[in-house]
Amino acid sequence: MDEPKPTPRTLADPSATTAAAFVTDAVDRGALVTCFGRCTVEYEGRAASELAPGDRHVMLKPDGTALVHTDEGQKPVNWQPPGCEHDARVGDDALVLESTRTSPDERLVVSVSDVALVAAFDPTDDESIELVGTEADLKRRILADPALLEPGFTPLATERDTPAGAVDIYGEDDEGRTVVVELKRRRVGPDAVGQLHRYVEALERDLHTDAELRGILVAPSVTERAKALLAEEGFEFVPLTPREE
Amino acid sequence: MDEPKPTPRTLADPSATTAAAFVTDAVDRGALVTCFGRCTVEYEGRAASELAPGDRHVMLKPDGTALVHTDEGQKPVNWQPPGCEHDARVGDDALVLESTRTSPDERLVVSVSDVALVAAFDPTDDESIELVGTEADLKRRILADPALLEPGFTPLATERDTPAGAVDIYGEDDEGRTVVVELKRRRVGPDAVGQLHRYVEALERDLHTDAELRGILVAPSVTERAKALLAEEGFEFVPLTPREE
DNA sequence: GTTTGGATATCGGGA
DNA sequence: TCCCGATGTCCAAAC
Repeated sequence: MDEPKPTPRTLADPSATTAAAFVTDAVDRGALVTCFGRCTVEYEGRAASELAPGDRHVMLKPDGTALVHTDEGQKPVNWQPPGCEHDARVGDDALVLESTRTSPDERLVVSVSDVALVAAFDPTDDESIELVGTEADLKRRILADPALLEPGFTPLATERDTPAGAVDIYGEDDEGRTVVVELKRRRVGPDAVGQLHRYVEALERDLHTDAELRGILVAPSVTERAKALLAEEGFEFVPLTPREE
Repeated sequence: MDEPKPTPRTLADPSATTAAAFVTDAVDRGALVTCFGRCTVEYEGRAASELAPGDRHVMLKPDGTALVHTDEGQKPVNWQPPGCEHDARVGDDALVLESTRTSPDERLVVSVSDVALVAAFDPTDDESIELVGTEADLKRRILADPALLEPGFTPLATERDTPAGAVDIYGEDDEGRTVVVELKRRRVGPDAVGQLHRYVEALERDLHTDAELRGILVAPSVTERAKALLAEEGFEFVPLTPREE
């Protein structure tokens, strides 16, 4: 036998009844279901929303995820996170797709008045993605070559805990002064300076030290406002990217 | 004539050559294209990633968005934001879907070795979504009834600009003291306290005032760590949700 | 379970 | 365009 192939099943322009039976069966089988057609969408939960009729693409995943996509944008216009229960039925001459969950109580209802296509797939995907260029990579770069931060820098700990949260890298400069390092994989704004500020303050209290700690922000670049805040707080900036140039 | 219906076209188990021609034509027409099958995915841009063969669902939108979904999770495993150019071709006996953009330079390549189904839709969707329960709703609640914050509170401005960013609500209490209000639509952690801290500091400098400003965080609830930080900084907390209970 | 902070975050508004 | 903060953020790791 050949290597197993995904087995799609599709229905074009089905009636609401036919489509509901098809989707119910597919969801029960643990298939990934897609549906395209004219529909309205209601959501009620952490927030609430309504969407007037339009052509959209609906995806129901076997893990309980529901996604409603329009022809624009990267984010679904409505969705439901993993862990929901999917249900398909006929209501008011339309195919009604409902995904619900508890804690928090949330409900997504898609009412498809004109079903253009429904399709069901049985996907198998055991592979996991390998991603590089993250903040973890930036940390590894510095730990592998601490001089990238500055000559004489010695890392003492990573993820050192403080009352304000964990410090990315904690170490010492060549004169024995304590250094708090905050890492960001991309250009930083004022929020990152606030974060560094919290850590330095917390660590100064934690260490009962009179000596002032050095705070260093490491990122590819920094906005003007963040640069001004850094200067005000007496912090430093070291330009560095997560990946070797 | 009937009201226009979405016009799907599909191909089940096509050859790579047939599928490439189909997708090229559909993309040129401005259609929304989906493809399900066994594929590998490469991404290179802000970060970089590789994904070994598995069954996935690919969506190409007419606005240049590309999404690759597995059977799990709400987020696509790989994607490309709006504004990309889609291209379909045959390479190495596979259907190759490539979405690229510049500034930043990014490239997503999906190589589908077994195409189970390709489908094309011509969606029309002029409707926009109505969402309630946002931070803007929380602001409207307080401005409509300032006593919700505290008796005697008088809002003076919203989005008041400071060197550290815009303050959500800026006002005065019943004793004439300046009040800085930061709003959050949901339970808040330490980051929100840091944000409030930045605004209060910036405004104190901006106003050249000796009097201490009051900082108030408004949210449905607050974490323990954030509560401790609030106390340390001398800030206050007012529990309030974006929607009436 | 909650909390915390990263993310190829995405998205919209404003300058 | 960049900058900035909200998001039904999502998500995983730590606790």
